[in-house]
Amino acid sequence: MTAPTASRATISDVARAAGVSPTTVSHALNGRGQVDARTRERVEKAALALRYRPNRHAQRLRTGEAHMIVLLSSMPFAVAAGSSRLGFLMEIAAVAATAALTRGLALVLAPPMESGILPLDSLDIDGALIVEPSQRDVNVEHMKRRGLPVVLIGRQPGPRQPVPYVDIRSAATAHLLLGHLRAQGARRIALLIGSERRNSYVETEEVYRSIAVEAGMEAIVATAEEIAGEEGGYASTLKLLRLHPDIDGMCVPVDAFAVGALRALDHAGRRVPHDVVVATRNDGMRARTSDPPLTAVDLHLDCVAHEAIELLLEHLRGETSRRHVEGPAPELIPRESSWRR
Amino acid sequence: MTAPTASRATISDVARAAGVSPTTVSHALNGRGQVDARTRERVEKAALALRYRPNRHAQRLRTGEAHMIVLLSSMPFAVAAGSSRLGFLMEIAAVAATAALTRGLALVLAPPMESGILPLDSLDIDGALIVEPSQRDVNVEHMKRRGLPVVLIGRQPGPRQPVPYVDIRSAATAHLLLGHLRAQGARRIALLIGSERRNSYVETEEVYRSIAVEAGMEAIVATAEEIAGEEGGYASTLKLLRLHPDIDGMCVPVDAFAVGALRALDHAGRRVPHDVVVATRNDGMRARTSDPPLTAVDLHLDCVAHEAIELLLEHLRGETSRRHVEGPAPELIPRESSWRR
DNA sequence: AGAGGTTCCCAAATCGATTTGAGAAAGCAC
DNA sequence: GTGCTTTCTCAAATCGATTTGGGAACCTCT
Repeated sequence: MTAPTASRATISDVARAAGVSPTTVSHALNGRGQVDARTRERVEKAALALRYRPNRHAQRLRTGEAHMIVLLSSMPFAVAAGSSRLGFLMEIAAVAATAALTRGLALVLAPPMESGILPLDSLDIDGALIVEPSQRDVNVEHMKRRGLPVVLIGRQPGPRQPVPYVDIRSAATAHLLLGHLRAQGARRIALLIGSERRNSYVETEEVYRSIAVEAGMEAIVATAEEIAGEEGGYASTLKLLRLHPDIDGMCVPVDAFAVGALRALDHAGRRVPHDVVVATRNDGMRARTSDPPLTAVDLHLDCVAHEAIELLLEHLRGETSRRHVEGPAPELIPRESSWRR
Repeated sequence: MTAPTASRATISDVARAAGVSPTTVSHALNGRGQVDARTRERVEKAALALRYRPNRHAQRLRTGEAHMIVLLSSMPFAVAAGSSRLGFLMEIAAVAATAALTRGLALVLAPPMESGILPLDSLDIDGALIVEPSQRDVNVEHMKRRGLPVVLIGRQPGPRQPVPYVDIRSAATAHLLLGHLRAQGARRIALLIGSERRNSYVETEEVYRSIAVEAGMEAIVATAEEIAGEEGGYASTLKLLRLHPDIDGMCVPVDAFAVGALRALDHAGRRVPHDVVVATRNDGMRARTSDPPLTAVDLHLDCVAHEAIELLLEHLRGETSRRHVEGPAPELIPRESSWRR
């Protein structure tokens, strides 16, 4: 006689009901060891009748696995948080959560938090996914200290480091954007990036400078603070236009900056795309619905998220041979902000 | 001598190092029982030296708490999922995750999944947050069966039911929107809602019909399938314009539908807001960046998410007195789609 | 000095699963 | 019948914490 709903059936209850030992129940239900087919059936029937669901805490205490990973963003709170501003992170979150769940992993969301460091210690996780970490990322450090496997989405800037990552191919993206702007006839293209040290900025700037040299174009690189968001892009662009009134193209990887740049260009009387062509990176809601719509790049974040989960799973299993994954090829989405004809 | 990194220090290791029993370590570190100040200090020092972090699985096996909740969306995959379409859910997710984390709860994200039911069983959670459930929501049923506390964001349609919820005040929102449209001079306002049975639709339609009667206005209610997204709003609006060419206002709570409606109006040669004023509900990225920008309502989802977490926490603690929370007052954000002046 | 309280600490039980090591039963070859 | 596998089952140990129920030492008051 077990309590009806008060407390769940345990493995011992099932064992008693089936007239076997807990060991046999465990073996029968998990397909381990040798169990007579008829016995197995009896156990399964008893488990079903008692609505037996194994206690995950007990299982995990024994096995040491948490079946849980965390998705961390390294962007400062002011940039990434707030309604509607989470685009990038949240696109990854949605897909990664789904991918993880189908593989029996729960994904815990850890958005950037105001107070700074979040209570990561109290999280019992098997590993972490970290989005676009900066050079000496606190979250990466934390996970390393705990000895937990980490997979980065977007590599960490700095010297060759050992943290596995899925490449979001910032160099290829930069080539796409700059090639496109030049193909549209732009001859004096400025670059506007964030002032923080993220790999996507670094790679983009490298590509930009090499193309500038190659094409005999003056390199004009402006920066804005991520924390300033659209306003930052706006202000930087105004300043840029004062210093270089004759630019005819802008490559602005951060979509928030790009929207600010559009406003600044409009304010300065430059028509987009007629006088200045503009392109940004992430093809999110912002790029698609700005005025005019921004030429952007589809980073295939859903695919990236899948690959990241896959890679993390490998490392969780102890297969550490793959240190990084190429990531899907970025794809240009031309829109009015750079359509000249 | 403990292994350096191979395996973590346990409470017994700390006890040995501090020359006390595991019981005392537990008491000292958790502030339970009576422990001499000097002993406590010794224990704390030992714990620090050994980098002791309690094994969460063991703790949870003992206490039975998971310190984990899940955020479930009941919207069908095709509507809610996919890049950039997760606005509503994700705004809540970000805030709820943060609020939960600061209170020692991890929030697991369970976005709508293609294959239908997700492996909820294997999730060890203390409770669930469910966003805008439909009348007989599978997720709600599941949680009830498991006997887990649930808090809804947006009440469940149907007769007075016992599931606790945070009201997102759809009636008040409807009054705001319709009152505003009428104040802008609209005299023949159509309502376009989803064809599914969600409380927000039901309440909005009720308010709409009562206002229509009151104002001696013909009630024109069109529906679209959530699954059809923007296209659904577009198609429904075209049909609506054929049947009622003389409408001069549209109330379209679902932002995706509203964007489709704008396209349809433009296509049919109606100028917005000159010929037809339009307003939608959620003031997300879509409303703000559509052309023209849509008058919308700030639902204060961050506040809603906070309240939902708060309410769920109460129920987790066993304080079940509060069955529902009013939710913040919605606030009209007038934009060009309804500015006639 | 003895009764009655505090204060401080600990041994052992407990949570519910998995895993180990071993024993009983059955089958088979000689 | 004896020896040797193979098949099936189980008792007990284990994971690492918390909690229970005392026990020892030390005060305080008569």
